[in-house]
Amino acid sequence: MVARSYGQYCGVTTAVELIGERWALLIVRDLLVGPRRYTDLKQGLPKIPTNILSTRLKELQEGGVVRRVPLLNCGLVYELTPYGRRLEPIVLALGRWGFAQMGDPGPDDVITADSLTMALRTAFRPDAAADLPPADYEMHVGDVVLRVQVSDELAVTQLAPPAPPVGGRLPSEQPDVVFAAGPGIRLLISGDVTPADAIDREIVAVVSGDGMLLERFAATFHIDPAGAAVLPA
Amino acid sequence: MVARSYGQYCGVTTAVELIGERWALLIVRDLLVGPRRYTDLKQGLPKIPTNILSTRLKELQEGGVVRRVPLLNCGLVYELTPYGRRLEPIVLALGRWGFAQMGDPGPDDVITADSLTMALRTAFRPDAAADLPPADYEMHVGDVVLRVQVSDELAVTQLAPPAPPVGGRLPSEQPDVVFAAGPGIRLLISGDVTPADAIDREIVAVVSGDGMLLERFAATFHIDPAGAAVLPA
DNA sequence: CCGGATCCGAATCGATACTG
DNA sequence: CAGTATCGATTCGGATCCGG
Repeated sequence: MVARSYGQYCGVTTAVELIGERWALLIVRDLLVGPRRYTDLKQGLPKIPTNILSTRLKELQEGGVVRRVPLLNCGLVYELTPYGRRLEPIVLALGRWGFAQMGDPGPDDVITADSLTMALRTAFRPDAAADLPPADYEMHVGDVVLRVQVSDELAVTQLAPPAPPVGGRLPSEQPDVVFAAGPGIRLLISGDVTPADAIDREIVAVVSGDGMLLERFAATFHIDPAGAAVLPA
Repeated sequence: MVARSYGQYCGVTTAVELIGERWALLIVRDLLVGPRRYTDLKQGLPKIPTNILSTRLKELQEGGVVRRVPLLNCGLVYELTPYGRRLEPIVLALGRWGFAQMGDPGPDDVITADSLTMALRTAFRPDAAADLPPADYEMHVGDVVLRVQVSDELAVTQLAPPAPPVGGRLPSEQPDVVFAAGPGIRLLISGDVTPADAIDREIVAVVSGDGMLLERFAATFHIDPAGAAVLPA
């Protein structure tokens, strides 16, 4: 199972032979969030054929990008090797680059927990976060619920969508604000709409907590699409 | 001719739909060196089928990455749009990442002028160059001849391989050193061999000029295979 | 020579079904 | 849960051909 060669002796070519096959970089994207089981990956990439996932994981292992780690009595997970983890800045930069060209979602497009987590990492501005007080958000997008905790660092945790634990949460565990968003949240990230506008236009809806914190959110997570090519009609 | 969708609403996914198809990023790599005609691209990517090159160029145009520019009475060239040019740090980072995994060249692997030029940009260390006196190299690798001029900036020019102009060059046009190298030059870039070793082991051969300048070359062009993939902000 | 378009066999991908 | 097996649909690769 040798990768089809491009016939060139070059670092870029080598890289593309390692992670350039269809679906490979999206597998890497999800593994950058954390180790994942086969089934998790399949769920996070709903349209990937199972045989392709299987093949890619083998190729990525051969390439030294991914490692297969058995768990005690608990199945196994795939995780990035240190070499694979060095792709993080590249994947984030690609996410930033692609963001500028994102239009509206297609009718069948989904937003997954891992892709949204990486999108937040893509948009995170540590310098802005350092100048602002810490904040603790709970973000709902489609079926995905993320707890986004910002201090100097960014910590994103995936929460189970269903009912909160009976008895409610302790105050110290409560996020400062809970909000729900649609795909239009892209416009908040790009700065095309202000948080106030976003609420007016129902791009985001504050479920509970202090809605003013959306200002802080927009300052902390931002991608400037400047320089994006306008597609010819 | 719509790109096969991955079914996700995500920046990384969008990016991969734009430049993730086979050969696409190598076309971008060559266009990062400069505008190229269809025939130049075909020569620089010897193994690309002509129909694939044609298809990719159309897709890259649709994606706003590449632009088709007619020249006055001289055919036409393809060039990156400003948006496409924003891929440069990503392609360089990928080259650095792939470099760490490069083994020996396959029997049919070639080194092209554009890929070598990008490899030099990949390995270029501006901070090291700033601390050293300017240098002017002429580098032969296979059939490729590059003039590599380092001051604060890096300038690489492709030279015609055949006979030098009759009467020789003027002294002011002469490079400080002319050297020939094989694929083993990778070991010089990675620091696995010293310049002196490289000469001893016939990885490089000094054709004319001051061979000691290879020390400066090795200090200016370096990729640490263990180093983090550094993406400039 | 430049800038492709066309045709066709080979390899890959995608969807579904099936298994230890 | 973690994949294999199968098979039609698509794409890729190699070669040829064509108008300027």
